[in-house]
Amino acid sequence: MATIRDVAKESKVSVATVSYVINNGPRPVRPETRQRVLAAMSRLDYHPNAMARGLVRRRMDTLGVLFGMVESSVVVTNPFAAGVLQGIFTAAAADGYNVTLFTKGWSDARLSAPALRDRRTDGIIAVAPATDSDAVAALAGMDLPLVAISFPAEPLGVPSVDVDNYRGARLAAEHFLSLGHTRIAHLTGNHNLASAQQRVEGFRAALAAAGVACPPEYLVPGLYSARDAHENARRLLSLSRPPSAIFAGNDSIAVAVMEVAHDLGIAVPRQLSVVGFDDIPAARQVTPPLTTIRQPLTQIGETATRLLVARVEGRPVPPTTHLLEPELIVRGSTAATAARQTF
Amino acid sequence: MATIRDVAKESKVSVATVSYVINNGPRPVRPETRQRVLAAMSRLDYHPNAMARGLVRRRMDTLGVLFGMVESSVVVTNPFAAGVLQGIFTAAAADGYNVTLFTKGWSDARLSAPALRDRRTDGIIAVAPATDSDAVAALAGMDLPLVAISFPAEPLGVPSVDVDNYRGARLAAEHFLSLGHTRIAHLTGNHNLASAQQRVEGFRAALAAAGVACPPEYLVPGLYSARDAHENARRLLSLSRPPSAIFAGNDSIAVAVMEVAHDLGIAVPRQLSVVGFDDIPAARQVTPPLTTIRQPLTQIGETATRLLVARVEGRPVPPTTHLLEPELIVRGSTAATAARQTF
DNA sequence: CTGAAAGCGCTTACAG
DNA sequence: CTGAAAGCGCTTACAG
Repeated sequence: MATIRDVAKESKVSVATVSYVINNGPRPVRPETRQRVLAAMSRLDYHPNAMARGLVRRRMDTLGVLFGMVESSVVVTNPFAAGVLQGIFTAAAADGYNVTLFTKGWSDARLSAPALRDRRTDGIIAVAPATDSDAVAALAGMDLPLVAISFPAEPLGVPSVDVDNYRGARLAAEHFLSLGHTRIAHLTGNHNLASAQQRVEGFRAALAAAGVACPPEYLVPGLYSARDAHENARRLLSLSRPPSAIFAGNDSIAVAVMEVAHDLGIAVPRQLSVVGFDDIPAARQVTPPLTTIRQPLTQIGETATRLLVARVEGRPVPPTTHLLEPELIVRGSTAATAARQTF
Repeated sequence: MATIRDVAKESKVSVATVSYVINNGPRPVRPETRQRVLAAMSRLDYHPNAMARGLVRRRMDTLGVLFGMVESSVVVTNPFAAGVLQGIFTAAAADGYNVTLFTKGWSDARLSAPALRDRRTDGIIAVAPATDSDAVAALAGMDLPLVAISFPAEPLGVPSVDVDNYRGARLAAEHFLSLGHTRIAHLTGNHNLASAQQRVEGFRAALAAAGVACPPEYLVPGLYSARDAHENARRLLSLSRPPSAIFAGNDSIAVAVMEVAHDLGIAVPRQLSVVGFDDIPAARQVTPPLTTIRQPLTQIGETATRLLVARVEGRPVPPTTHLLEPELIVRGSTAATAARQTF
């Protein structure tokens, strides 16, 4: 492979001059000289080495993504990660950055930090780290541009982006309330994810504000994956006094609930109302179509990327939390309790 | 930031020795010396610079992914890319590689090649490049490990991985045939994607082998996205002699077909049988659940990654095409033609 | 078991 | 407008 030195020799100029034509500046180059260099470059099939360049520039024009998800088998296929990653991809493309997916996963600061701060990326987006992980705290202590998604990073001096989970949960609960429901349950997501915690809080706050009780058996701890949701849903719906409405931690859980309801001969929405969270593509394809809280996943990814790029490029970025608005999408899986008496 | 030189000074050894403890060899280091160096490293909060390392090692332990999809807004959210990327991610993680997503997209060799061969990645996986793109041909001409997914790269001396699209299409057509259908249409995917071309061929071959005619209006050119599928499906089903069975180029198209059928009051599968391709999660959630040809997306990504890693690590990799088996998944969207007379 | 030094391929002051 | 040279932070022969 030809190097800049070969090109310099071939075109009879200094390597400095070659460098300045490669980078189109900052120093002016005489047109004829430029042409001669360009010709030599293509003649030698020369391509600059990004490592050498990065070493001196201290920039790789690359953004790193660290996924917080435990299960590596669905880091990119789960709808949340895919949507966020899409947003990161789009925004990074717009700003001329590539994106590197860290495959290692965070274990602890001593083991994981070195690979993340080795300058191969100009900054890092941490996607939904667990609240009991020290990833963001450790990374924040380093001189590395960092933005968190769906993690309370403000106390650590790190900017972050998320949907307003608290508000989204309230929206869901208030929708049930407005339909006359009072036996409202919540199947939560992973207890060590900020989004799940905030949805629980919003849910409880809405019920409390309405003076509606939430017995412990109606608040079912679970995971965001559909897998264990089936079992939880089955137990919940088999209660002697089952709920008439279920707020699922996300759409995958909601779909699982609807499947279990179907198995149990419980009609949705006639006998059971269900609300999900996310508005994944499947939400509108299930029967009945799922009422859900939409969150702007790609926009979250885009916003985080823009913040990170700003920091990388030296623009000031305050360590604030950017909360995007959730939206209640009413479809067919919810109905007024009155309907039950009607039939 | 501390450099290897600082650590050497601090621990009173040469930089060579520091390097050998960082890399655990290949030269032996006296235990006490090692301890001293390790201590200095943590005292100075030293972390090796990947650029400097990559510059001399000519390795970045990173795999590059180049997406062939035209629409950058769904490069990662479309089920095909997401599944493949998941496989790449998993396999790369297993082999200790990170993965870099090239955001730029291929335009032409002169413009695009430099960014891809600048040594920031040790090799590249080209995911479903268009058949009318010179990406693989150009990349193949460079001294860069390369593997293609869903692209006929063998003639270019490049290994590739794909599902057996031809066979998958035959499976679909033969399923219809076995159910007694003779008016069978095909809504194709993008004409400049190998998968779509091969599915058309397999489809035609199966009909021809059965002596079933395929009039031109039953072979509808389209795109893999659901967007234009609606219009195509509507036109197809409004034909004076509409098909009784439709093989959709992929599941997104199939779902669109079912939606149009529903709008038109055509019962699936009683009046119209539908088969998709991919077996995306939504396939089992639509009503009726979709009969489809499953392709092992993550396995395709994994296989491609293993081939690439082998080449990167110097193991010989013949430029063969690896065809994975498709599988017919029979669900509720297909039925025997006889059923139509029965009701 | 260890050091001194060359070199990876660039960018960018410094000097003209 | 251009060159000669230092330096980015590592790895790895070469020499002991």
